[in-house]
Amino acid sequence: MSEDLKSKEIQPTEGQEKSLNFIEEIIETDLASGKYKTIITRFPPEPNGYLHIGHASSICLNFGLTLKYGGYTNLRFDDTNPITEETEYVESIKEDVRWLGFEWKHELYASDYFDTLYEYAIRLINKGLAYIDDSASEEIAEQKGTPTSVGHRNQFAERSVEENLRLFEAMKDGKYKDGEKVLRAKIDMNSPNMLMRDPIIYRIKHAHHHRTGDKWCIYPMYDFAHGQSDSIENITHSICTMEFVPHREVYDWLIHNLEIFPSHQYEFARRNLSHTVMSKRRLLQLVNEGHVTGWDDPRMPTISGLRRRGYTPESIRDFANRIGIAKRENTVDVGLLEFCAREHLNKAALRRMVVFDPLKVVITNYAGEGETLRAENNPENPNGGEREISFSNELYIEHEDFMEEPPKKYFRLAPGQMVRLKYAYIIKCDEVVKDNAGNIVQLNCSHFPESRSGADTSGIKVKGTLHWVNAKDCVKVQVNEYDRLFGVEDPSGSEGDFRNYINPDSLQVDENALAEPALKDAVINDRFQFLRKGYFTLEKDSAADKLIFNKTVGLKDSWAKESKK
RNA sequence: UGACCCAUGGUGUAACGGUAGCACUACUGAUUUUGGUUCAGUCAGUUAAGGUUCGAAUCCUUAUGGGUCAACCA
Repeated sequence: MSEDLKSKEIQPTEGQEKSLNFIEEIIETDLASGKYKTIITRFPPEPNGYLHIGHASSICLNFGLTLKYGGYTNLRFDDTNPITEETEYVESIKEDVRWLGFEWKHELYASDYFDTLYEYAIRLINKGLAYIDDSASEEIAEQKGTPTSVGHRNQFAERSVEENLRLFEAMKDGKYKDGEKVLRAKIDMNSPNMLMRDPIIYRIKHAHHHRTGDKWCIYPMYDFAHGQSDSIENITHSICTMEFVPHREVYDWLIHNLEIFPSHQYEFARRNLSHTVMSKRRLLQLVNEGHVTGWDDPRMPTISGLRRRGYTPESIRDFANRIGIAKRENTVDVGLLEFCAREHLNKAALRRMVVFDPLKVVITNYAGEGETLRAENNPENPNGGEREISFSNELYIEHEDFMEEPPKKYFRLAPGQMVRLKYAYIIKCDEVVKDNAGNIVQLNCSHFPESRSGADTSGIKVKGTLHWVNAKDCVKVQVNEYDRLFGVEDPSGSEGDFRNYINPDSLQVDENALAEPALKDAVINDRFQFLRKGYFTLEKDSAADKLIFNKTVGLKDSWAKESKK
């Protein structure tokens, strides 16, 4: 990563007092009361998919809290289901967290605690608080009742401690087939909370686990693993999303009856982003059905996708801070994410000139062989330095920067109209050259020698400044312009299938763009602002003889709005 | 016809019984060798009805709206 990008954290609220979110308030209360001396949080992904922008929010929250209040954050993989979890995901998750700029204290796995968890289960059985149930899955579901009617226990709940102990051990020893028996906590079949109706806490799965291999054929359920893992790690504030609110009762019950360290669970509403989908199922569908090229397709809301798209960790952290956390349903406009990208990139990105749809310009009164001009790398950064660019009598400008019959307020080139070429001269369009089909193929212009940038004595004032490249040394590059993947705000909540709302123009490839030669030196993670176009980064599949750039986000374009009026 | 969670401008988030604020968006204008940036400004909000109180976005009740819960998923 270049030096420019290692800028300090963006402080949107610098100089003001930022009010606390509800979790920070809880933490400050706990710290003030002496309940805890130090704060420990955890980020607990299940390694069965790639992380997305919603996870980024959670990561920033959990790590941000311990950075702010002291303490540390663990990375704990919630790997209690061997069927769906893979090492590949573990690696991508670690890469994403690191890329976002956070360091975990311990890399842990729920599977690290399988022995302890097994002991905990025995502890529960000994207290008469857990039993082996031989019922089939459907029977158990049926006996649980419904949200509006209570459940009832079956005869297996009456088994003795000794029998339960013996059966549980047999379960562990692989004496039974998948689904033949389960271990259930004995809580309350009349509870209005379905999760309290004797939840299953251990099930049989003769499956290979990505870490413990074939050591176990019984695996704890989420409810019997998560809270205990928190407790084992002395997590003080266990933060999760709102759908786990009903689980808190189980979480607390288990901690209380196991008599272990009392971690506490706090819930916030997951952040939804407009114009995209976030569920693992839908994301997977997009990948599998080829609507995108992979999990890291630049149009995906995954962290790897955003990274490939050119988003910086700083911009994503800034985004997470700005949207904050709360308990209510929300849909954050993707426009805010884009704003955060521009905000950082404006300060960090090197300015370069690239013409996407070239139109040849010949400077008819330019006599010399050519000359070298100075161009600043970033007007927002005084230390950004300059580069040299070459000028000659043959240039290319953007086709859309010329109109034969311009509307009012069109500040660009038109017959008889003058514009400045950025870092160079003011030119005037004298003649339009067309081919037989009537297409404009060339502009003959004259320049004003005394109007050179930095030494302008011409006194001419122009309204427009254009980017351009020198025909003599420009390089052909490919540009991938990405737009929102979905045309509607909430594809999942809209009528019919979410795939109906896929934006057919979410990717526009331009293989014939012309770039100034400095771009030949671009490397991965470089960020550029292509003047008047937007922010771009080098695509990972780019090669020396075929440079490819991905558009991160466009510049604000008030002319686009104006011209639509 | 249950339980639980939630409700502040278009969006996100503050105000902790005492002036409804901030950011994004949108719109004006100024500056500008990027129609970018920057700067100044404008529009715009407490779901509803009762109650408590000198005073309610905040506390209470009810209604309404939204979300979650009946996986051997997490």
